[in-house]
Amino acid sequence: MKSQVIVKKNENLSLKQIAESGQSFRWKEQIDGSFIVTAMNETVQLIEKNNDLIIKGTSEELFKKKWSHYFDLGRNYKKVIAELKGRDQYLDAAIEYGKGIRILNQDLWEIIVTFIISSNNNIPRIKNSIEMLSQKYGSYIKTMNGEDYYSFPRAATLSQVKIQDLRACGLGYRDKYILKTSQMIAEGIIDLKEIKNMSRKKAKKELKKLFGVGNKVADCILLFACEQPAAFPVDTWVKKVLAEYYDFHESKQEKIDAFVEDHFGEFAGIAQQYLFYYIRKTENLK
DNA sequence: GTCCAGGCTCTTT
DNA sequence: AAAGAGCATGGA
Repeated sequence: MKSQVIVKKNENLSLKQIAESGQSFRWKEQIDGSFIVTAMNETVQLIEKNNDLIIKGTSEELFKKKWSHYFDLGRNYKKVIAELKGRDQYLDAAIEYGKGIRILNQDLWEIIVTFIISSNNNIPRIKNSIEMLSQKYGSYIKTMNGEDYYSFPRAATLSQVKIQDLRACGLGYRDKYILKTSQMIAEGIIDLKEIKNMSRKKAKKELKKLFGVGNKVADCILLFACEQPAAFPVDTWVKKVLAEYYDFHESKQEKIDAFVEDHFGEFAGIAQQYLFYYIRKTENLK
């Protein structure tokens, strides 16, 4: 069965920029520049052609149900950018440079695990760990371009895995975080459905009860999986941006929150993605 | 060999 | 409340 969906897009959707923006670790670039993406128990191929986004391997119905939301197509990024522009020169430059970035709406459980793994870690290694977890504990979905793709494993599955088997996925000392957090979710100690309905502040407090989730990871979870565009993750890169370009050196969360809300406003998290992408691109070149 | 990576937990002040 | 140590692992 062959099926695909074609969507009209504008400059505020660049597959390459989204893939390099560090929010998803399961986008695999192909030789022809397309991307094979696994999310929500599906695997699709994404192709950008002029003003079209082609999604191969899904149906019109599944597009409406899942992928449209995944790509945040309900949000007008022109309006977001208009709201963010003119606040300062550095952000303006970052937006101009990374205007094809969008915030993907990803699966909450997958994002929790992914960003626990991300702590004090590097991107290639994060990708590798998630790939191994999926291959070993996910379900086979399909083969595309000669490669097999697997869904992200469920909490109930991971909660039963032996700690040394998790360690074998390259998680390092984070193995115990993943195991304990899986158990907390599987046992219903933390209810993920409830978190999505909470205020940002309350949801963050709840998320931080999970082993391995601190301020930064909680903000990533809120931004990438809970539709909280004001959540502003502060990692080593953003810290550098704040210090060097905003002359902001506080480390207390309370002070950071106040500064971020005042300076970036309701779409602070989206601004953060532009800043993160820009600083890494201009200073790292990796 | 040392340093660092989308930090966190635990301990000590 | 705030600051510091320790943490797995691979790549630069």
